[in-house]
Amino acid sequence: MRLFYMQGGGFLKVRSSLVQSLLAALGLPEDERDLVERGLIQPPDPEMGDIALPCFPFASILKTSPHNIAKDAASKLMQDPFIERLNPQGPYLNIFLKRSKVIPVVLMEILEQSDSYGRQNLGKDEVIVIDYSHPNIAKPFHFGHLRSTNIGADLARILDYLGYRVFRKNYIGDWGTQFGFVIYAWQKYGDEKILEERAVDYLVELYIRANKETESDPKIHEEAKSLFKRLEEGDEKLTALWKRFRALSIETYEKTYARLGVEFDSFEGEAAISRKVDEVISRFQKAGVAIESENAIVVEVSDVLNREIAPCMLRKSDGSSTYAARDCAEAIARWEDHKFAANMYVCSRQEDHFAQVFAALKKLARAENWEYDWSDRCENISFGYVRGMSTRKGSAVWLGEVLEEARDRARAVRLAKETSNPGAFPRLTSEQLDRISESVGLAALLYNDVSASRMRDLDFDWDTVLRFDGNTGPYLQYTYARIAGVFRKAEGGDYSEDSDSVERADFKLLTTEEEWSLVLAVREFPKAVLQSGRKREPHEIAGYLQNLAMKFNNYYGAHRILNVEHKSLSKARLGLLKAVQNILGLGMNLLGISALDVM
RNA sequence: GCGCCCGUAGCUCAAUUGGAUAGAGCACCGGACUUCUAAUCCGGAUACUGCAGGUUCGAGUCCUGCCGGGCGUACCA
Repeated sequence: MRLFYMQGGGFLKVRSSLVQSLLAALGLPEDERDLVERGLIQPPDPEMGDIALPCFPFASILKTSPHNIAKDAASKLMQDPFIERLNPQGPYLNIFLKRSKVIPVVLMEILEQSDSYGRQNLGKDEVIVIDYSHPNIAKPFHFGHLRSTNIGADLARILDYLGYRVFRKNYIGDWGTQFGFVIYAWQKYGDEKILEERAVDYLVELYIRANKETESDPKIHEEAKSLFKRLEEGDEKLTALWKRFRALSIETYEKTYARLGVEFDSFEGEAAISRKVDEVISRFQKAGVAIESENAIVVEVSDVLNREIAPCMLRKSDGSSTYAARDCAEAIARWEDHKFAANMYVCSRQEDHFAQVFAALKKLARAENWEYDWSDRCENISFGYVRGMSTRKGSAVWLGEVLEEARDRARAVRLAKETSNPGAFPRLTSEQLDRISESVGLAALLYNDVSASRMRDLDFDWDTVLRFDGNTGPYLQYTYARIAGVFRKAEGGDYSEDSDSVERADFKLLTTEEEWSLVLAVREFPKAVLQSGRKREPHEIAGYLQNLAMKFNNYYGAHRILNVEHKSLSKARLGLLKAVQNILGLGMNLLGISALDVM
């Protein structure tokens, strides 16, 4: 953790200098570095200072009052090159930074490091396995699945940025009784032509149809179960059918993923692991962890979890294995393959299930006396429920549908703006309009998912999900495109030279409050990424970017960039814009939102 | 019954993990485009942070008990 602050660069020059000076001024040993580092906050009012250190935590160490600590440290702190003035207020040590010194240093860091600004080595190249999206073949890929897919993809990118080697796993639901239903309906109604045309959508229909029939004829349930059993036993014809269904489904999913900009390293799902399940179950039994109960094989976990909870069932009374057993086997395989620093399941509403699985593994670890109990590294990244989309009532909104609607609305908005405000927007070819509409619509959707912290429930509502102004993805895109527009103008005008050599600008010329506030904001980016990764919370980045974009638009409205009194001032402002644009682009990229030069 | 999550402005959400005067966006009202993209900006009103206790220098945040909502509760995955 300390490593990344020390590795030069980063937020880094200013911050590490400051922390060093503070340690000395407070008379604290190097060990307390983290306490100081993490204690730094932004004062509620910029009038108070640029950075503040509440001194309460040091009172017990230094054996004097926070008030005295702040006052005392203030008198010893002047020698830091980045400090302008100190303003101790009671227990708070408020610091005003020397803007003329800080601004060039911060902006140069960003411009030099560009694409890698904020990249950190928190992970030290350790592996994180992250399991997300995991659609259930034969069940519809509806809007609700977007959350797991999106949150998982975001976290994967964020953790990668923090220096982990991320293994993206799409543990698809390609095994289980639902296949019995699909096969049953296929044998009864299957139509080759429709299958080729509509692929997975058709399989879903078959599944729903078989399910409906079960309501009036319970025998179908038995039929489906026995079909699945035959599949499990390796029936050749059924296996061939299953392989085909699976391949078709993955093909369809991959199209959707490509559209969303989401990637995976593996699509191996439940079917792949099911071969190892029996072995794992007997391992649980041999270790004395799993017991027989009501003809089933279960692991009692209420003792580990210290609460009343159903046991983790590994085998049902009819002899077939459960998905909990598959998850146990899968986790074991993941550890053997990756020796992960974390094994994450981005999955909603299954807290009990994962608690059971992790606890069962913990019991196995104890019984078998593992050298390292990695069950502690398994995490369920849960998230809120998307309301208003129950599959059973048939009111599910399919993801594809939402994507189309998003694109169409984005296009309509753009066209309306053009007519109400002619000349204000760049002309677009129809290809550009298509591409941009797709991208803006997607940005609205993806951003909506992370616009609140992940545990919050969301109501599905077209007008909420597809908003384009205010706290939205398109707002970020718009801000980025505005900056790109300025650079286009600069290159076309008297600034062609200046716009590609902004790093040689004289940043001391940036003296307005808005510029200072922007510099303070861009500097917080690495911290936001770090927090976001630690909390497994993409929303953290969304909130940060929103704030940055708001500060920029405020600046943009208050000051001109080009054609100001002195050309050198324009050049310095272009440098600031480049830095802001760079950060916006990096952050949007982490959220899977494309940065557009024109919109 | 038990477990997990959520409760903050009319609505949707923040609040640097226990820090100073609880902030944004939508909606509403009033302003700003012959010069860098008005999907924008500026100004205005709106809060007993569900309720009651407790912990301490300090609580929206932590602990306890209620109230309201969501989800789950061994043979569906």
